[in-house]
Amino acid sequence: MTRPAKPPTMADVAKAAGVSPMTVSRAFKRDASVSEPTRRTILETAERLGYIFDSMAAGLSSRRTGFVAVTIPSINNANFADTVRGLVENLRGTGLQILLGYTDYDMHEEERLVEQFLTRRPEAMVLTGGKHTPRCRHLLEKAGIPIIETWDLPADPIDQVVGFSNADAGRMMVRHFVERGCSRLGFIGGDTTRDTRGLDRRRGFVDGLNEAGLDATRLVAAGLPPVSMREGAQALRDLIERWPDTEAVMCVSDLSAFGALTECLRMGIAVPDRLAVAGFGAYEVSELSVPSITTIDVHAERIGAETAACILGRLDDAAAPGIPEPLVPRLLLRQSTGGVGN
Amino acid sequence: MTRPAKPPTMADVAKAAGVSPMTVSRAFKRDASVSEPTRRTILETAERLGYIFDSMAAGLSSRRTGFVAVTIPSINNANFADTVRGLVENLRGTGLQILLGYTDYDMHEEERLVEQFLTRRPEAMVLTGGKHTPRCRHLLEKAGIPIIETWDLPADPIDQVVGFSNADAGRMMVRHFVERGCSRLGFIGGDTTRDTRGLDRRRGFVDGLNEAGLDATRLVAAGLPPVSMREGAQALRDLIERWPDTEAVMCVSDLSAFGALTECLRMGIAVPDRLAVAGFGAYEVSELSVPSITTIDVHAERIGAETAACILGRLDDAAAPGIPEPLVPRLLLRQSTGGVGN
DNA sequence: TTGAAAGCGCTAACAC
DNA sequence: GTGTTAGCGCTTTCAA
Repeated sequence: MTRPAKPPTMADVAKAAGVSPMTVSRAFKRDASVSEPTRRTILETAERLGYIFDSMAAGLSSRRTGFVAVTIPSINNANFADTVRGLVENLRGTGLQILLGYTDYDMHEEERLVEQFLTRRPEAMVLTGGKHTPRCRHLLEKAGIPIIETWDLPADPIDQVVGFSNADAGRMMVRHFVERGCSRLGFIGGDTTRDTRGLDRRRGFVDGLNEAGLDATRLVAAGLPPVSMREGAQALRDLIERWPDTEAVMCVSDLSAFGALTECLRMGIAVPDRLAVAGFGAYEVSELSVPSITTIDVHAERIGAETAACILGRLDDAAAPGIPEPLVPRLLLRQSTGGVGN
Repeated sequence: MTRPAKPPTMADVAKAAGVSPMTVSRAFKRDASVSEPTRRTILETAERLGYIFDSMAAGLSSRRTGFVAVTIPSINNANFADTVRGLVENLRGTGLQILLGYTDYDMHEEERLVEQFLTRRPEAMVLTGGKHTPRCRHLLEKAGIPIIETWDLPADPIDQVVGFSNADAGRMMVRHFVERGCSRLGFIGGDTTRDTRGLDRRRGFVDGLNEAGLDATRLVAAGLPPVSMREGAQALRDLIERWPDTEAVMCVSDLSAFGALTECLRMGIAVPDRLAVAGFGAYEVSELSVPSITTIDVHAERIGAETAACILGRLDDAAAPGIPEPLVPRLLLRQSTGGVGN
């Protein structure tokens, strides 16, 4: 950590290379028109001087910061991580860089984050979910950049949406349980207004029950998000204590489903024979677990990939947005609800 | 997404509020000396005009960007996520913002990322691990900012270190197995040079075996990082096929340990009676799994917290670094190696 | 293909 | 407590 007198600037490189700063600037761009020998000289000089390009100054001048701001509810969630990976991978080589922040499933934290991000002048903004504080929504609407809401299908989108119906996922699971011959169905998680996607799944589940004429009261609150394995285990105890004859339960995510499943093992409840257990999100643990856990794959990485495509489309050509098709969640039948094989 | 003619700048706010731009600038700082009425007027005017502070321009001028660049090997790893969380939580309210990137366990990707991050003029840089390409190291050394290497104890640190000995963790587990009466011990994972921390754990494990005069050949490569549950399951099959009489196995992480454990269940291998299984990292799954998995807690979140403390200390006062004490990994005894209880 | 001039939006440093 | 001046390091724009 040697602090040299003063880090060299473009002007220093220009002087050392015997050209104007403008030529140096061009040499650092891909397409700019600089003769090949000149460019080489400049890049060599820059390297020799230890010059480091200043993106911040460049952004101030060009009004292109190269930032894409992204908010996710939790940094410790494989689903959102997959989405971010899909995004990053598809933005690679475009000069666009992610500015990542997490909201802890809190709209007010999201607002704070969005406001902070906007001061960085991002070129686009990606949000998880479609529920925001009024002020946050207002800020986003007048930000003048592409806004992409993901992981949801908001009734009144701000701009573009790359998502799927969480309610459909809940309904899909009811159908699966009913086909399997279960009629006393429970749901774990999704009780608070913080995790609106979890709430939507539960809503769809309840709707499905009502449509099938089944009891829709076996709903267990699993605490504040993030609802994980521990909460799933506790919630299963609550469920069984309250409604011992429950035949099947959907959990708001595979993590809580795994917790519930392990609690069944500890309590001596046979899965799926006495109780079928399903999750959501196609986490790795649902596949490896013994028994393996029936779940719903929401193509988390594809959400990221399509979001990247949206952004690139909009930045290249500020044309009409065009809402992409909603993604369709897919049921993965596994042992925990009577599926065969592994 | 309405794009107004031109977003207002500080000068616009100044004009509208009847003060100079400098006063507006001060009104947006915490400590600056502005009279309370003036400040209120200015903030109200700013809000009314929809003014958004430009951190990039501010950074260019003040040479304080407020960025802390952080590289982690994988974005989908609860351990690193915990470290990032510890970092973010302890940086909150300081005006410092994380610039997060992941390297995919690849030094060259790390170099690319570091170079890209440096163009953003971060005020500090946090790295996972202590192994870098020569060029990367060179860039970091002359960056003139605090550099913190984490999750490791490099022999030749660049600047500051917040880490622990991965080798000790491996040795610690050998000791545990030996105390439990096992002598035919295997290790899964950590074979490639990509995950140097995993390699160090294996090295410590092998050293421990040699010190105890035990066979140190039962090492199974689990493929390229990230080594997760699937790889752990496959590796366990390989291990048992090759050395059927193995009594205990340490896995490079809890994820591979869980995969190995579930494979034991599928293969009808009793854990821990016929084979003891241990992991590393204190992931949630190791606690909930049935049987629960013996592991090593490395205080991932504390690594982040202490890193934040380092950074704040250095930025406030560019005094001598002072290497913090290494953290001490802690063994969590669970059922999978004969621990009692849950 | 290259250069000169003029700023991008903000703040340091100094006045008053 | 507030204003003035002069940049921060780069790119836009226009000219050569």
